[in-house]
Amino acid sequence: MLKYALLGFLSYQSLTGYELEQHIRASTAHFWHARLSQVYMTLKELEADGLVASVVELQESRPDRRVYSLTPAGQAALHTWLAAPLTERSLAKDPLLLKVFFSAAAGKDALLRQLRIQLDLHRQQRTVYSGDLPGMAAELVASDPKLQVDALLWDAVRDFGARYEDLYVAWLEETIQKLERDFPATS
Amino acid sequence: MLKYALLGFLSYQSLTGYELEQHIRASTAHFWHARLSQVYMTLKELEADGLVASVVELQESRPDRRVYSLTPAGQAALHTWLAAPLTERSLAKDPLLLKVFFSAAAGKDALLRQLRIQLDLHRQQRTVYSGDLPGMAAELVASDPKLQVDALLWDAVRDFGARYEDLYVAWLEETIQKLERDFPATS
DNA sequence: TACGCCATGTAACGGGTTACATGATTCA
DNA sequence: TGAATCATGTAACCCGTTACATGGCGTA
Repeated sequence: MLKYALLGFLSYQSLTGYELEQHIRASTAHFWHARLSQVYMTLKELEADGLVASVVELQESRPDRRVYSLTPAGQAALHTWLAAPLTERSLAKDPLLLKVFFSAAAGKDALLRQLRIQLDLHRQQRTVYSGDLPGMAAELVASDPKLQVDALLWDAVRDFGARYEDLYVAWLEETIQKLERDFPATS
Repeated sequence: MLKYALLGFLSYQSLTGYELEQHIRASTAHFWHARLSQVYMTLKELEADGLVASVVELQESRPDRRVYSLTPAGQAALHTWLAAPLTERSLAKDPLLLKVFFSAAAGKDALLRQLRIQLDLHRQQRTVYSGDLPGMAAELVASDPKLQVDALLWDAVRDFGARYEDLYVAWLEETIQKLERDFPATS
């Protein structure tokens, strides 16, 4: 799956592994992420499959860069993937919810501590979406009007992320309240 | 992580691998799932680590069952895990959002087809939560009042799932409308 | 002086999926 | 007659994480 994310970014411009990881972190991280080491490995596999090609750019006073670009075969693979319909829901895995599910045995205090930490984290993440991300897309469109549709989709996906954090924050707040009221104090 | 889910279920009662998979499917599937084969493998590892123990029950006219139960060491491992606070957000991976992100090149029709399929799936999933799941928890509590707190948490987690599907459905509906309006027809 | 950024990678390991293999019973 | 349920497992593979290894430049 990461393969396609990389092909997707490379369909806009040629990039190094390092830059690809930064793009991921800046835009898709809330629904798809990867470690740098995995990005490098995956690029190597893509090149072995002929879907990308690389050129080394020598730099003085900085490490050399290996710049990857999409081959015609890569372009084709990307389009094939985009055209193939997903006929199932995406299945989520959330360690926090798993833990909460079994936390009756953990005791009231431990569970509430847990949830308050998460509340902090999700409140923080929510601000990421209200920041200048919408503006970033707008700028790109201004610089290249061909990207108008692309920006529309980037925005839609970013909006999903914002709503997801809203949901998470609201659920945590309400669950904390409910537990303060109804979870008997650990004796 | 699946390890702890299994320990968690076994802390209520002894179960076979087959039954454990059914429990997962019935209660935690929307935030943690596993294939049967993985359940069997993981149980074997847990037994090797001394966290569970198994007894074979011979059955006539049905395959024999291997029934697993929690050992004291398993109980301890579960409690240690429950007590350890999660200090990071759970990171999501959603293939649909990834695809949407890059779908400008896919064309209006292909994308809308895609989103409508997902809308069906998520509307269907939403009905799962409005079904008799809350009742199920209530019944268990009636049969054993000690499980009152447990049921409270099961309910909270189920509620998260319901809200998540609500969010997904709303986002899909609005995104489809937006695209019908603003995505120029593929020529 | 030490931390963060730029920039690349390898190796060991862990977790999870898919496919394969078996076989009786019950219900439509 | 064929599909679903009960019931167990193995083997190959794939994807991803963690830890290791290197090293110069800019800045606080």
